[in-house]
Amino acid sequence: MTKSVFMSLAYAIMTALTEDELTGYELAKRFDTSLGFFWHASHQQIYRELKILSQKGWVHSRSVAQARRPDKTLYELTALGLEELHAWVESSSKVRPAKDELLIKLYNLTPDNALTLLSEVQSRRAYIAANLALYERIKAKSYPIIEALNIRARGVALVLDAGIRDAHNQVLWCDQAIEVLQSCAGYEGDTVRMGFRRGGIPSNVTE
Amino acid sequence: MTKSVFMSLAYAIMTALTEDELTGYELAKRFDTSLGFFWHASHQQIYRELKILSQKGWVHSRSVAQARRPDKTLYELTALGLEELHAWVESSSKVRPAKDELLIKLYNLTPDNALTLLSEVQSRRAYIAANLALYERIKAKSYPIIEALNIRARGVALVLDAGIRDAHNQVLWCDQAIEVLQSCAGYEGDTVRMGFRRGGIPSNVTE
DNA sequence: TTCAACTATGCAACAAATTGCATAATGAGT
DNA sequence: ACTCATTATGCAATTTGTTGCATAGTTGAA
Repeated sequence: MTKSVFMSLAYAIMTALTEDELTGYELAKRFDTSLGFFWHASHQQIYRELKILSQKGWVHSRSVAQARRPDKTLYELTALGLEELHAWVESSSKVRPAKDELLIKLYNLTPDNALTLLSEVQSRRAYIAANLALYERIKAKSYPIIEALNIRARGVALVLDAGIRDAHNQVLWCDQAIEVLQSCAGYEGDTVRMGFRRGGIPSNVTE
Repeated sequence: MTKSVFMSLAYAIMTALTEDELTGYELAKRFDTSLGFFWHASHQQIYRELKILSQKGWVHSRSVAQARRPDKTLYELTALGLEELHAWVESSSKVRPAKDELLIKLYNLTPDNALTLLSEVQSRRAYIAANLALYERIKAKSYPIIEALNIRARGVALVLDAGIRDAHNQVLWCDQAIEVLQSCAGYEGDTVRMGFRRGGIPSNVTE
């Protein structure tokens, strides 16, 4: 019973199952939309995890025959699973700093790659802006004013707000980055071309 | 040569090595501070990756004997490694949505756990606020005005700004969440206690 | 009618990340 | 004298995440 306390995917799945009895496929779709905006998982990950959760008795599966289609398997949360979920919710969380390739790439900004990075940032902006619009549509539709919601829905609304704020913020950052990169791209200037070592955030600034 | 294109850690390490010749240990520390604010990695990950990078000839190591301490191994980027790094910077990046346990936990908000979640959010706030203060100190010290910097430093400044914006934003969200959670905690109200199924962000809102 | 997209599930291999453990020395503080 | 933090490196086991592949039926559009 190593109880790694970590397997957040398991709990994300169980969270989705508190709302509905779902198939692996439907879960995978949900992880591509709603929940998945904040926690992505592929269908293989989900099927594997469901099998493990079944073995633990945290979810229960039943097979449903379908008219001229392969059977589908519906999963529902068990009482034990719900207990585990509740316990996990009360446990303390780790912060995993977001990992973003693009930021590392920006560390390596030079006049040569400024244009490439510019278009990267531009498509990032478009992607995030589309997400933002979607979140806001969902909010307007289902969570317009937080005070009017029941407790559980308030939690979801807070999550959604986190997404909205973050997307909004990222769009603003992209705009700033675009400006800076444009200025770099047009730059034929007298910057040291190869010999500028030692940039980077100084590691000694800790106090 | 599957060239998975993905191994971002390798490139993060090489990025750090463009600035200095470093030991694995120093790299690990750097991944705990500067670069690591945006891309965390443990020392084991780093040592393993360095070995791989050595085998590929992307970094070169030399052993340095120390007075009555175990030898240390310094790593520097090779010309080949630098080339690879440049090529990677020009390649297109994936967005991995940040995974945050706390958000999943909030999906499961109930009157019972509101107080626990409240204190989780409060410590999150403290943690982020401390980061924010640190970023701002670094910015004030080394990157006060972006236009005055050389190209490469502008890239780093953009990364730093992303961190600052994000931290700032998260602090604001925490404040909002704290308010909401406080209102939920005091809530003895008439919310349905067990039977409220079907909350969640609707998965069908896609268009 | 053929082709693409969607529903529905799953194996196998691989890559990346985490956790725990282990070693070995130094220097500073109590 | 003892403990604790720091420097410095690394193995092994496990968990997580990704990629590619395979199967098999349905629906709608060109």
